[in-house]
Formats: sequence, C-alpha cells, structure tokens
Amino acid sequence: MEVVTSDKRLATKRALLDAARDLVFERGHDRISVQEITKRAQLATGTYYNYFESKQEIFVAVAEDLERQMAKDFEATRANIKDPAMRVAMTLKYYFHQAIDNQDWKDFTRCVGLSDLSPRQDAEESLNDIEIGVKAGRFRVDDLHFTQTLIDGMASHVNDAIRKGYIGRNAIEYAIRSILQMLGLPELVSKALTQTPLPPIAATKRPRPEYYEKRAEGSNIASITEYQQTLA
Amino acid sequence: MEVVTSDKRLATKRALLDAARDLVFERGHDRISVQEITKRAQLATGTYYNYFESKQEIFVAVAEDLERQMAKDFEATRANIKDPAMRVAMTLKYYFHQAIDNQDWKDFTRCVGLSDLSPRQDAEESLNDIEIGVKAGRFRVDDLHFTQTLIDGMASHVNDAIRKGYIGRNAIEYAIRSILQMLGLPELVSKALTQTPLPPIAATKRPRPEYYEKRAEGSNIASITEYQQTLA
Amino acid sequence: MEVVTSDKRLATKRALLDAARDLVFERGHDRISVQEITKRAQLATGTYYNYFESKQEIFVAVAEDLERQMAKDFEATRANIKDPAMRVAMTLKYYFHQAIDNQDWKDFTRCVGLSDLSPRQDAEESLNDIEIGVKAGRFRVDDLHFTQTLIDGMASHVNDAIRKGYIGRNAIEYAIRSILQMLGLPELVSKALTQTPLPPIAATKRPRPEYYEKRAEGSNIASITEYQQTLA
Amino acid sequence: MEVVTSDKRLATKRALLDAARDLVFERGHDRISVQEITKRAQLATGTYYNYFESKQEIFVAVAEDLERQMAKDFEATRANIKDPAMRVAMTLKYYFHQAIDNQDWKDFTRCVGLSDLSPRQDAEESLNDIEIGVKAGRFRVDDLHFTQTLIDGMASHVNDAIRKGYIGRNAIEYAIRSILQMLGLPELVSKALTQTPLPPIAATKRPRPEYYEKRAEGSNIASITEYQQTLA
DNA sequence: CATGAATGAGGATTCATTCAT
DNA sequence: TATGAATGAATCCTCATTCAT
Repeated sequence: MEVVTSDKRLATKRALLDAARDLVFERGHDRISVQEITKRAQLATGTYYNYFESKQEIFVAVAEDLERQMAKDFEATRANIKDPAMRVAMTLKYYFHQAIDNQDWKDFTRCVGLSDLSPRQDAEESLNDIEIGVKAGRFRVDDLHFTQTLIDGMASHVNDAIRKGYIGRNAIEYAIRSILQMLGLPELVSKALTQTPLPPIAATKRPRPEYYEKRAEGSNIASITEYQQTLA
Repeated sequence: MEVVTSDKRLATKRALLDAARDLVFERGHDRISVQEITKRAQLATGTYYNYFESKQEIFVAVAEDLERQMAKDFEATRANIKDPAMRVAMTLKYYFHQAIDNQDWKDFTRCVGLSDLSPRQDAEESLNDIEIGVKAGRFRVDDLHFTQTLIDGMASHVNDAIRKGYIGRNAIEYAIRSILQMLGLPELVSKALTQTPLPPIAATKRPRPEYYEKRAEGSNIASITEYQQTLA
Repeated sequence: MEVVTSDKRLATKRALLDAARDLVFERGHDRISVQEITKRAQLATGTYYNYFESKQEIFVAVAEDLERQMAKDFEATRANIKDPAMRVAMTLKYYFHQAIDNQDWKDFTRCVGLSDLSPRQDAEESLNDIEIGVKAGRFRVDDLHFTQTLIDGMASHVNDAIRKGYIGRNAIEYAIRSILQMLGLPELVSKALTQTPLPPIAATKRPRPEYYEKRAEGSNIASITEYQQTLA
Repeated sequence: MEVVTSDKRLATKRALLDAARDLVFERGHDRISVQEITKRAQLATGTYYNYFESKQEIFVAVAEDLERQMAKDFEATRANIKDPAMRVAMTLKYYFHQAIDNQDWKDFTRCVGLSDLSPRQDAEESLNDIEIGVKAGRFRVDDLHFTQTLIDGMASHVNDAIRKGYIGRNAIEYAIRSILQMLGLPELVSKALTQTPLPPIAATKRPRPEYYEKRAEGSNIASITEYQQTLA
C-alpha cells in the first residue's frame, strides 16, 4: 500500500521474523504456532496478520533472510572476481554448495516444511552478472531474462534431485559446466572454470556447542577417544 | 502378552504399517493424521489404537521395518565375509553409509520427526559378531554386552554429529578405525580394514520417477540437456 | 434362559463382579472401563457382554452384593429379635443408618454414578416380616404387597432427601415411627420402638489404613497431637 | 500476566463459570463435557481454552466461587466477633461445618471429582486473624506463615478423615481445641471457646424444590404423611 | 495499526459395544 | 460360551485465522 514504510512497521516485522527464526532454531522438533511467535515478539496475536497473510509466509520470509545472509557472506569474495564468466561460475558453485552444506539453511527449511526450497542468487544480481558477461563479449545470450530464469530453474531442479538422492553431488559440476556452455563459453573454458575451487568463505554461523566449535577450527575430525568421553 | 499372534492381527498391523509408510513417501510434505492412516488401511480410526499406543509409535515401527530391509539387503554380502574383524568393519561401514546415503531412510525419518534416529545393526547380531571375533582370537574384549552398547552409542553419536554438520563424513573412517582398535586390533590392521571398500550392495529401492531410474543404472549423472527437458 | 446355571458361569460372573468392585475401591477417582474390568478378571472383552447388557449393569450388581453383605452382617441380630414389630423397626433403622454411614456403600455408589441408590431390605424378606406381624396380630394391613412397596418408596425418598441436605438425619426417627403407625401400631408403641437403640452390629469392612483401624477400635477420636504427626 | 483484565473478558469467564456450575447442579449424575459448557455459555468450544487450561480447571474455579460465597455469608457474623481468639475459633468451626453440611459444596465437589477438597478460609485472612491475636497478646506464635499453613493442613486432614468415615464429626471439636492450644491458649480457655456454639448463619442457597423450602423455614422435618403425597 | 477475544475445524485418543470365529 | 478384533461416536485440546474495538 504505502511506498513509505515507517521505521516502526519495519521494527515490528523484524521482531516477528526474529521470533520465528529463534523459535525454530531453539526447538526445531515441535510445531510452532502463530501465538507463540507473537508472544515471543511481545505482540498481540492479531498483529501477525498485519504483516503476513498466512502462517507459512513468515517462514518463507525468514528463509529469504538466511538467503540474504549468504549473499552478504559471499559479497567480498564475489567483488574480487573480475572475470564475468568466473564470477558466474563461482556464484553458481557457492549457492549449490550452500544448498547442500549450509546447516542452518537445511535445519530451518526442513523444520518448517520448506525442504524443497533452494537458496539462490538474487534474480536482479544474477541478471546483472549475465548482462555484464554479455557486454564483455564473454557470453552469447538472446534473451537475458529468460536465460536467467532458465538457470534458476535448472539449479533448483538439480538441488532437488540431489536432495532426493536421485543423483550425486558431482552433478553440481556437470550442472555448472552445462550452464556455462549454455551461455556460450567453449567447452574447455567451461570445464576449467567449473573446476576452479571456490575460495574459502567465512559463513556467519549461529552458535554451536563448544566442543564442535573448537574442532571446526582445526581438523574437522575429532578423535574417537574424545567422542567416547562425550558419551557419558 | 500373547505368544500367539493370529494371522489376522498380523495382517491388520501390516496394513497399518504399509499405509503409514506409503502416505509418508507419497506426500512427505504434509502432516499425516491417524485418521488418514486408518482410512488408507481401510480400517476404523479406533482400530489403530489396538496396535499402537500413540501416533508416533507407528513411525518408529516403520523405521524398524526399513532397518530390517537394510539388514536383508546386506545379508548376502555379510555372509561372504569370513574374517570376523573384516565382517565387523564392513558392517559398521554399511550402516554408517546407510545413515548418510539411504534416501528412503532419510526422507522417512525426517518427515516423521525422527531425524535423530540412526539405522543400526541388530543388537543380537552385533553381539554375535563380536563374540565370534573374540573366540577366533581377533578381538580382546572384557565385557561383550557393554562393548556392544558402547559401539552402538558411538555410532549413533557420530551419525548425529555428521547430520548436524559438526563434522564431515570422513569421520566415519576415523570412527570405524577407532572401534576396531578398541576391540583390540593393531593400529595398522584397523587402518587396513577400515580402508577396504564396501562391496556394492543392491538396495531394495522403492520406485522412483522413471527418468532417474534409468540414470541410476548407468552413469548417475544426467546431462543438463535432459534436465532441461524435464523443466516443463 | 437356563434355569440351571453352571458353576463355571457363576465363577466367571463372580470374577467380573470382583474385578469391578476392586477397581472401584482401588482407584475411585478414575473412570473404569469395561476393558479394564475384563483384563483384571483375566477374561476377554467380549465375555463381559455375555453376563451384563451394559457397562452400568455390573455396578448395580456390585451394589446388590454390598447390600447382601449388609443383610448378612445384620442376620444374627435380626434373628434374635422375636417381636415382629420390633424386628421391622430395627430393620428399618439398620438400613437407614447403613445408607448414611456405610462408607463402602457411599464410596462405591458415588463413584459409579449411583449416588441415588439406597440400600434396602430384600423385598421378599420385608414382605415376610410384615406378614408375620399381621399374623401375630401386631399389624393391620390390607394389601401386603402394596404396603411393602410403599415402605420401600418412603425409605428411598427419605434417604434421598437426607443426602441432598433437604432434611436432617433426625428425619429417620420420624420416618420409622410413621411407618410403624401406618402398619397399625399405636402412637406410643411406635415411638417406643423407634427410640430403641440399634444393637451394635459388626460390619464386614474392607481394609482401612492401619492408623485409623486402631482408632476405630477404641475411642473413634484420635488426638490432634497424633494427627499432627501424620501431617508430614 | 496482565494487570488489566477487560470487562468483556471477565464477563466471558463468568459465563463459563456459571454454565459449568449450573450444569453440574442440574444434572449432577452425568459427565459434563467442555462442549456442553461452552454451548450453555453461548460460546465456541475453543473459547473455553482461552480461559482455562484444562477441563478440570474450571471446576476448581467454581469451587473457589462457592468458597467465596461461604466467606461472604459468614462475613457479618465474623465482623461482630471482637475477641481474636473467639474469632479464630468460630471461623474454624464455620468452615469445618461447611465441609460437612454445605450441600452445594458436597454435591458439587463430589460430582466433579474434587471430593477431597475442603472449603477453607482465605489464607490471607487467616494469617491476619492470627496476627491480630498475637498482637493482642492472646496467641503466642513463632512463625505466622508456618502456623497458618499448619492449621490449614490439619483442617484439611481432619475433613478428609471424617469424609472417609475414619473418625466421627466430634473430631471437629477436638481439632479446634487443639489448634487453639497450639496457638498458646490455656486448655480451659480453648475448651470454652470451642464449646461456644456457632451463631446461626444464613446461607445463600441455590433454589430447592418448593416443598422442602417451606419445611426448611419451620421444623426441618416433614411429616411422613406429606412425604407419601410426594411419592406419586 | 495494534489488540486480543472469539471462532470452529481438525486431530489425538478413549471406550462402550458388536460380531465373526 | 469365550474370544478379541473392529468399530466409530464422543471427548479433550490446539491453533490458524477473523474481526470488532
């Protein structure tokens, strides 16, 4: 309705979003009710429906938050990739791996019944990436918008198939290579770009139990002896 | 209570179990009600509670079914492993990989809120394996029962940590090696056994969409071109 | 159906009755199901309906058991009362007091929703008592049967009113006196008989907590000091 | 939570409470369902659970209502008792007798499975009474709060024992006397206070059948002749 | 916009009763 | 007769959603 969205409105919405997210992460097992969310956010039940049309909607919004966080984590790395083709390749790789490895994302979406959702690059940004590649003469694309949508659909589909176990994770490489070829890159170039490893990206993580935190810093394997000690 | 369980009783229980399993696999997204299960099984609502004490109970029972299926799939392979230590190693490996890769198991347990459950070897069988190893002089173990429980707990714990993303899948190898050492095998032997690859095991699969079925037989990667065709 | 009732049939019925009675006295608070009764009696659910037409019916039957027990407790005392008028007076008094003071009766009937029921003398026996009185020239009654029914109804009504608190317990005396006059005794005689105290009658009691048991034997008041000790 | 409770909220709660109470008094025999209560109160089923957490809870609340009514009935009488010791004695006597003789209380609590509940003086008021007595030098008490709780527990215990038929009603006198002595009054004084009869207190009664109503005004015994007329 | 009372459909569970074997 | 599986209505309770204030 309003183009201008007051600070207060934003704050209230933020409170609801945070409440929803925290509740899911705190007690993932249980069903979470709108009443609980509003209570947690210190708001009246009815207020919820001034911001979201249904219960499910807030969970989608939280997922978008998580997606934005991923984008932010990746931002600096992205900025350093000058070659448009490499940027597209790395971005694809990043989101594919997030879909498989980002524990917060997986926990959250599973918990709220959005298991089918894949994190994806912002459409505008993606479009931009392709356009830049085209302008730089690296890509050959007839319809920018359609191409972007196509890539999006492919990625979503591949993630789905991996999740369901129909195909293995190596499908990611094939998918990226195929997309690059589709954008007009020669086969060998596509292959090379695809094989380039993703630089390490520091994820903004939610707190984990201390023990594993330490592990994660060094080798990510804890000795069995230590495991045994935690079995008490 | 009763030692004698009539055929009819077994048939009804089977009908309920099948109905529950099928419903979960067919529409994993939604919550499944007892009413739906009994309707599907062509029974009255109340009948359910002659067989299970709560709604959750049937899901545990279905999980046990899946576990039994895994055991059956592995049976022939197991029988061919003569060395007790190798048999223990391979069995551990099998169940570890099932926990991570068996899609039916993962789908099902996630869907019914049993995500924490790990498939595990039958306790009796496991005990037997250890005992045989001891008698053959391969293992040195003081308390058979306790050792079995310990291994079970460790496996469960490792699976849990992997699922939560705290550690990587390579923890499996460490876990198996550590267990073997714990059983008294020398380090080098443990390592060697651990690294022996698991022979291919034909899983009894539930039907998949046709397309992926074909894929699965040959290379397990479908070309992107084909993917695109499925995007309609 | 059968005039001959086999021993087995009687035994089964007795098992059901005992199970029902015991369950009520053991956990008076809760609702008791037919399933529980049969389980306790080591019988199948369906068997119940070979003996009783509805769930409520068994409770009525148990109440009749308790009534029979009262009759038995009173039997010896009754036998010693030679005067027919006195016997009627004392019998009335006995049952009136049982209705008010017999704790088992009160607990049981309340618990199974039969609070309105009053214990009463067996109709046949009552009729007999009146007839004897008539034959001995003490009573003047036109219609024996009707008179018996009338007395029964009056007693039931008085008990009801006392239970509901509409009238006090002294109504019992008035009731008895009125009944005796109704049977044709002169006012003074009626009064005298009514005022004769009921001899002490040893009730067959179900076990009580030990502490109160001891009390009941001596004075029926325990000192407050002792009470306080039980408050821990 | 909320200090402010809207009028509407109070009205709805009152409607539920009244509906529950009336249903119990009207058809004490039957089980009463939440649906029936809400229907009677002209509300939706779910509304009930905005006011009470469980079915049982409303019955406790109604009992508290009845308790408040008792307190109100006794208020004027209490106010006229100047001596703190006498006030405590009379108050104890009042509630003891209510526990035994208040038909509404007994009917209600029995019917809803709260038979073990005893009506009791408001804790705050009771505490106050003791404190006044202490300040006036009539009582000697170390710990006001604890003493109040102790008295409460004793009363509850005595009522329970009377209800179960373990002891007679004369236990009340012993109980009161003992409590007074416990508060530091000399034996003779305690005895004297205990024996003081409770002044007549007009109870706020729910409507009774007309016949008994008239009775209650004069002698509380109706002649048997009249009884017979009601037997039709 | 915020509020929170009201709603009523939906879901888990119990249990009196029936009936084929 | 005994059995016990099957039934389905009844009941408690939850919660997404609406709406008057």
